[in-house]
Amino acid sequence: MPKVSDAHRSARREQILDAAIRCVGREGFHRTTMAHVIAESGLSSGAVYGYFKGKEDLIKAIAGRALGGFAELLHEIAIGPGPVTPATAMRAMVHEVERLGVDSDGAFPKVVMHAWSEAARNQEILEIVGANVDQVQAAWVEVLERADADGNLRVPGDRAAMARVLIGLMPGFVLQGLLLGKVDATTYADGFESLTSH
Amino acid sequence: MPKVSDAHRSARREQILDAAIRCVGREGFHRTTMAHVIAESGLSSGAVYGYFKGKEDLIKAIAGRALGGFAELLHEIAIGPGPVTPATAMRAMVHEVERLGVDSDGAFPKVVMHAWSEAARNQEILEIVGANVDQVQAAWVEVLERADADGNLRVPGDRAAMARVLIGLMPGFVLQGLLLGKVDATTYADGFESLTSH
Amino acid sequence: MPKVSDAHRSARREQILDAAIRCVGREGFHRTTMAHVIAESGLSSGAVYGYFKGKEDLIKAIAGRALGGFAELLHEIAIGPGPVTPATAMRAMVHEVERLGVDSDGAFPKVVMHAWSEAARNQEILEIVGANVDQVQAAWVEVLERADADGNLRVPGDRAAMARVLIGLMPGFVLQGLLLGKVDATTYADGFESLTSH
Amino acid sequence: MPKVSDAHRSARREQILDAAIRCVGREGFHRTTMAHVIAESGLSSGAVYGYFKGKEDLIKAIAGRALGGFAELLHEIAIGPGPVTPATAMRAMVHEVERLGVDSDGAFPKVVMHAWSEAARNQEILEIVGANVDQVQAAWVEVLERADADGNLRVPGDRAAMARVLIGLMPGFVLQGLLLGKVDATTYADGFESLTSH
DNA sequence: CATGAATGAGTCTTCATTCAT
DNA sequence: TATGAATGAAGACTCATTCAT
Repeated sequence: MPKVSDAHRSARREQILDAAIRCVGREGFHRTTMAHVIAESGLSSGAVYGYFKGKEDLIKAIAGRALGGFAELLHEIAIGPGPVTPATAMRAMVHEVERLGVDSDGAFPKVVMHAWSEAARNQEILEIVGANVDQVQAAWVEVLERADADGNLRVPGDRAAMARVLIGLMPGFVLQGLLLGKVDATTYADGFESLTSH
Repeated sequence: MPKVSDAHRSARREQILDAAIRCVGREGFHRTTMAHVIAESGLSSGAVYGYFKGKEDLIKAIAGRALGGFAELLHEIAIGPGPVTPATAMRAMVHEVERLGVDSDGAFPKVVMHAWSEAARNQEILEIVGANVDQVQAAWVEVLERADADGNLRVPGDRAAMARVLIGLMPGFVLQGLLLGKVDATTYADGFESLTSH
Repeated sequence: MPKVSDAHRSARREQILDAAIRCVGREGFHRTTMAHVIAESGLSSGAVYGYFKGKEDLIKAIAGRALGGFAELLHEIAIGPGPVTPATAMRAMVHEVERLGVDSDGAFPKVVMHAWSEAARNQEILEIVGANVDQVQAAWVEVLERADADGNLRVPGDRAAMARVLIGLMPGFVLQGLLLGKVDATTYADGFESLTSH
Repeated sequence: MPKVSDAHRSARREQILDAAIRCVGREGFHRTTMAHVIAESGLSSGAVYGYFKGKEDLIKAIAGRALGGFAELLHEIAIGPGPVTPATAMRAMVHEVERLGVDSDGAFPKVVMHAWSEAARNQEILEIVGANVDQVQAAWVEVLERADADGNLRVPGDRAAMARVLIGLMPGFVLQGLLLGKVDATTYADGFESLTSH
């Protein structure tokens, strides 16, 4: 089947990536074998290696995909309609993350957690995670400035530092809410609102 | 009545566990091989297997040890001297965590992150992490009640939910601060104080 | 009657064979992959398989081509002008072989050596090499008879056995001279002349 | 089975090496799989990898072992009893090589040929082969000087260059005699004697 | 008890060849 | 005919665990 379109190549890549994400959601990066991904994707080993140079390459692609969601999500909130406060943004965020988790049958938050963990020992993943955190921070700064413009952020303080803390709530939510089932989006958002209420 | 004293057994276990934590800090649970741990501990494989049933058992012990630090730390803050507010407690926490990271040559936060990640695919680690999160939450509730008693928490809201959010800040700090080097304890604490200032 | 002319087919075969020889010169028969040959030839895999039944077939063609050079070379010397002695013939031979090596960017002697080695485990290559050695022997006998006729071979002895020894010098020259760089054509020829001088 | 003696380790290494040589004699370096060597040695894969770092390491050891024979052999001839001439030395050499081939069930000459071929694409083998050729050349120079001392080498000429040619006869004998069965030791020695007779 | 050599199932990856387009 | 994506059977190597000494 030669001379396939770019769309076909792209679809195949997604097919493999989706399969790999399901596998990693179940078993983590290291316990996911290429054989698992191959079986889950429905392709042959040769085919998978035609789209990804190796397991390392696949892992990087998975990490990029899983983390990409956060920054996008937050940016949409930042430029969205209605009055914005840190609390409303956080509420929207955790609900979106919760939805992503449900939609992916629980794979999404697990893959994200694995990516963060992998960053602790893999330089290339570290860079992907670091770049992502910077993007999310920038998006949070946008949100804070928008809140300020809406007249909803009368507290002083360095917006960048505040953004760091706001980013920091996401790992905690993913851990408690999505992995451990100890908290849901509404409770988390309520708790945040209480803490930051004036 | 074993031939060697309990103290001796216990010291050996610690020796192995320390070695294993250094290894896991470098390579994560899955890339750490028993051979690494054996070499790092200076013992023989037979000896290590005499103290831990297998790798799984060792991993559980490492996770328990690494996570134990958090609850202990927070509890001490909760019952400590001086006026307590969420912000002062958080400040003390992140500084203590930062110190733990430095003291362990960076291993501590990495091992913690690996434990959280492992919880996503390993039921037994999930239980350890879950129990730990519950303990930390209880400690945060203690802190909140202490703050209330000190007259420093005039906001209403469910203390348990607030505690969930406060726990949630730790994974974010570990990720950004200790793994990525994107924030330090003081900045993080300042950001938190700004967000929660009245 | 094929759709493309025989000349075209033949040119394509040569194109592939040349590419394959460059590859084998670099990596040997077994480390040369069909993908290497395909890339080096500038054709598609389907095309290459249209001209050669498979790798085995290609290897046989390469071996035949590389070894063919020797017999041709020696025959030309045997029927050439001027007085012929074993020493002059040998001198001409090693110089010609040296030139072939340089012209092929070093590929020729390496491919020859790989063919000899392959003969040790591949019956079909063994037959090709055996036939080639017989041809070269015959050519050396021609040379010896010519030398005798020229009055330059006053030693007695079985010409066939002498030819076997003379053939035997070629592998040694290829090994030392062209692969290892330990001897050049002139030195080798001088050494031979010294050994056989009367 | 811990704490084994050096002799045991050494014996195990030889056991593996012997097995590997038989395999390489049959299939060459590249078609010999580690599984073949493992099966032939009667050990487990883990055991084999405990004695050799990998296939590359094993190949180097095989090459060293197979080639080592030549230099030793020739040196013994050089310092041996009785009158020495290039022809007697050559006769002794080819007979010894023939015997080695028979004793190893034909593996020895094949392995040697594979080592020479491998030198064309493998830098490390090239160095082993190069060092070996230098040793053999030195031994041939010894032989020539001994012959001179015995009054059996009245021809002038650079001894080193002559030695290069004499080394050069070995690859040819191995190829024709042992691989192709086209010549035996006596015929080859006779041919050499005729060529160099005065 | 301690040792560390040995085991062997399990991983990642390659590559000759085919065949739908 | 020509193309090159897809196949899948090997192959090299690792590593948790055991057990003879």
